[in-house]
Amino acid sequence: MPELPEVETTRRGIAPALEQQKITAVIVRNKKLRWIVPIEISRDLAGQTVQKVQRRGKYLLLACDTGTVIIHLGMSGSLRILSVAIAANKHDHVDLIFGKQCLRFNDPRRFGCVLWTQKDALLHPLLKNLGPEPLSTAFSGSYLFRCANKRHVPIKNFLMDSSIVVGVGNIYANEALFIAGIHPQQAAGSISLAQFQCLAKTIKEVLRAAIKQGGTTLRNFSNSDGKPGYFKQKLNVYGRGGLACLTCKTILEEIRLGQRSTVYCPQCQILTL
DNA sequence: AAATTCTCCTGAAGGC
DNA sequence: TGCCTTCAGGAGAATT
Repeated sequence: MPELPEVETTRRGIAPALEQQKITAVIVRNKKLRWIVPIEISRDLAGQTVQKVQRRGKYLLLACDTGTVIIHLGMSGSLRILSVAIAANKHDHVDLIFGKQCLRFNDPRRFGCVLWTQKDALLHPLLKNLGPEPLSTAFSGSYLFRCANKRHVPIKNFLMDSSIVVGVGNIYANEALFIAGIHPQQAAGSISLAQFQCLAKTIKEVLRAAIKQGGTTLRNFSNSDGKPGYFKQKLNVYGRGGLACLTCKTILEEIRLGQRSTVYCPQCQILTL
C-alpha cells in the first residue's frame, strides 16, 4: 500500500512528464471512487496546463491554471504515464490526456480519489486539518510532546492520526516504534520529551531511507511494468508477528490496534506506567 | 473533546 | 481444481 515514500516517489516520477504540459482531455471510466469524481473535471480541465506536481501528506496535487487536481492513492491506487494508444485495463478509472501521453489512475479497491477544486487546495476540507509534514522542521520531538499532552490514546494510533502528522502509515508506525523502543500501546501523554525526540528522529530516518529506496525503482514505474516504485524495505517488525526479533530473538507479538495489525517486540518495547 | 468503531472495496490467501 | 470465507488496510464519518 502506498505510504508517504511511495507517494513521493510517484510524484517525482510523474512530475517531469506533466509539468508545463497541457491537458487536452479527461476520461472518467468509473467515477465511483472513495468520493465521486466530480463531473466538472472534464469540462474544466481541458486546455489547462499543469503548473506543478506537489504532495501534501499522501495527497498528490496537480496545480493547474485555475485550480488543483487532488489525488489520493488509497490502498491500492497507482499512477502511470502511458501512451494514449495503450488500451485501458481493468480498474483504470481515470485518464488525464496530454496529447499523445496520458496520466492513468488505476485503483482496484477504489479507496483512492480524484478530485478537482478551483479554490485554494490547502483549504480543501480534506487538507485543511492536516498536521505537519514529517520531513519538515515543524515536525519534531517537542512538537509531538506538546500534542500528546494529557492524551491517553496509544502512541501508535497517535502517530497515524493525520491531524498530528501526515504520511505515517501502519507500516512505518510499527517500524519507528520498534526502532525507538516504545511499546505501541503506550499512552501518548506518558511519553517523555527525550523519547519523543528519539521517535521524531527515527520517523524521519525511516521515511528518508524508504524514499531513497523508492527512488531506485523510480525508473520502472512510469513506463513499462506498471509497478509503482515499491521499495523492498527491510522491515524489522511489520509482517513478522510470531517470528524472532532481529535484535534480541524474542518472539514478536501481534495485536490489533484500531483495526490495524500491530507488531512489536515485548522485550525491546516495554510498556511503562 | 477524545477515543473507538464503522465503512468503503477487491485481490490474495487459506480451508475444505 | 474450484468455490467459499477471511483478511488487509487509508482515513473520513459516525458513534460512544
